[in-house]
This record gives sequence, structure tokens and C-alpha cells, in this order.
Amino acid sequence: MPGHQSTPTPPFEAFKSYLARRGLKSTRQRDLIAKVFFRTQAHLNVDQLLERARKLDPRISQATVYRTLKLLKESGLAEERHFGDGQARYEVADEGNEHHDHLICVRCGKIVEFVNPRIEALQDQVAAEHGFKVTHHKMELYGLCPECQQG
Amino acid sequence: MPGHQSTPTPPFEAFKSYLARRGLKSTRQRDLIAKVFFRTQAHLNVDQLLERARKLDPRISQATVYRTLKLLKESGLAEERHFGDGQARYEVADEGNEHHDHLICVRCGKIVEFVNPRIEALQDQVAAEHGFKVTHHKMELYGLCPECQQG
DNA sequence: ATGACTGCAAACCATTTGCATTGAT
DNA sequence: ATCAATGCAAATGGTTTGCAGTCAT
Repeated sequence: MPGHQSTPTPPFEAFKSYLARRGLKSTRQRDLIAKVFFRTQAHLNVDQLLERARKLDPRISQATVYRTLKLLKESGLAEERHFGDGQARYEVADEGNEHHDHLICVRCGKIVEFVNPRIEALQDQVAAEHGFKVTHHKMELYGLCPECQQG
Repeated sequence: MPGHQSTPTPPFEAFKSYLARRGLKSTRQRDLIAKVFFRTQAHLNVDQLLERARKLDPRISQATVYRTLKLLKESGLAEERHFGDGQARYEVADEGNEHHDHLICVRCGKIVEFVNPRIEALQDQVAAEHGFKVTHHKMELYGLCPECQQG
């Protein structure tokens, strides 16, 4: 078993391959939405993604953005997050299985990602104490970012 | 400074006192909904609470349950949770400031509460490393409970 | 050609709200 | 008496879906 890392497939290629595998079609709209999504390193909501896609093709509809995001989720290439403002946000899924969590500024909305293996370990431990087998988890820390503290 | 614990005010009394303080009225419906809520140690959603309240008074409306829950939240006596199934759930707020988090069975929906000071400490530490001042946080571990693992 | 995909508008679903009526003080 | 609270039904807002027309294969 070779332990070396092969060059990771670019997400867009992975998406095309996912579509092909499922017998789904590549379309102008899907490709465009996926490209914009992968290129944008942020936690966009649907309307933000729609807005950006429409700059490249004004005919894109919101429904197609929703439907494409659903495919991206199913393919494992996108993750949906809910930060309590009533609308879903989407981010490119981590390569490999490195899970991360979020710091969210309650004033300006800034989102910072972090990874903390010690917390993850303690979570697994707590779950085990209750006999649970954890499949996934969610951890969000809400507060004031450095900039917003001097307000 | 006497460090002893005074007997905690029963939640229902605290609610009445909150209403009085804000110049709001005690009504048959509010009192009933609050009583049912405080008596039920569970994570009820609105319709479950409505159903239970209606067993005691069939004329209670859903709107009043929503409005009363809003007051209970504002008074700090209830906390609203979102476990990803699209509807809010409510629990009686912890006395004092002992925060707790949740284990959720993805199969049967069982919810277990837990407290882990070491995790809380690490969370504060992570936030501090990013210059954040945390106001509150959310942590949910999703997985299979012991019963559902033998399915 | 044929089935899937898109855009539109309507449907959905949890939650909120306007309004006429009822009720607490 | 007065102003808030209630119940109802309509409105809201994010998300989903039916359908007729369009497009990828």
C-alpha cells in the first residue's frame, strides 16, 4: 500500500466525474455555479453565490443554484452550515477528513475556521462515556472579533 | 458576602415576576403554557408543547405558544435549540450559568445533555488565540446512541 | 430523439404578524 | 375603561417542486 499522497483531483474535475458516475449531465449552468463556488473561499449563502454566478451569466436562476448546491453536497464536495441567521451557507469540503470548526463574530459576521485536535479527542471521549458512536459534530464559538471589540 | 445558596425561585414564579417587572399581563394561556413547559423535562418543539397545553385547555392557539416561548426566551428561562431538523426545540434554561451541550442520536432522535469543563476551557483558549471574546457557543455531537447501535 | 435540466412561479413549512375580539387590571 | 393578549388567517422568508420549454447526449 503506497502511502504517498497523489495529487488531489481539482474539485471541479471531481464534480464532473461525480456527475458522469451518476449519469447526470454537465450543463453550462451547473459548470458555472460549481466553478464560482470552488473558486470562492468564503461561506457564501445562496443569494451571494447566485449574484456571483449572474455576473458571468445573467440568466442563471436561483432554483438552479439550489439544485446544484444539493448535488455538490451529495458529492461530498460542499458542506452546508447554519450559523443561526436563518439561511444556509456553503463551503468547499475539506480534502481528506480534517474537520474544522468555526468562530463567528456576532457583530460583523466574520467567520474564522479552526482545527483543534484536543477538543476533537475530548468530544470522542465524552461520547464514548455515554455509549455514543459519533458520526459528525458541530461546534461554533460566537463572540466579538478583534476589530469589533474596539467599538 | 454569604456564599450559601438561597433556595432558587421556582421557574414559574420567576416568569410571573418577569411579566410583572415588564408590565405584562399574566393570562390563563401564558400561565398554562409556561407551567407545561417548566414541568416537561425534554426538548420540545412548538407543536409538542402546543399538544400538551391543549390537553389542559383545547382553546390554546399555536400563535400564543410562539409568543409565550418568545417571552420565556427573553426572560432567560428558556433556551432555543436547533438540531438540524428544521424546527426549533426549547429547554428550560440552566440555573446559574452552567452551560451544557448535546449528544443527539441521528436514528431515534434521543438527546443527551453533558457538561465538559475541559472542552469549555479549550474553546476559550482557541478563541483567545484568534483574539475573539466568546459570548456563547454551540456544540452538538451527532451519532448513534447505545440502543440504536444494535440495529 | 429522448430524457434530463432550466426557469418560472407556485407550493411548502416553520415562524411571525395584522386585526378584530376578548380579557386582565 | 383601557390597553394588552388571544385566535385566526394571512403574510413572510428560505427552500423545494411541478411543469412546459430547452438542452446535452
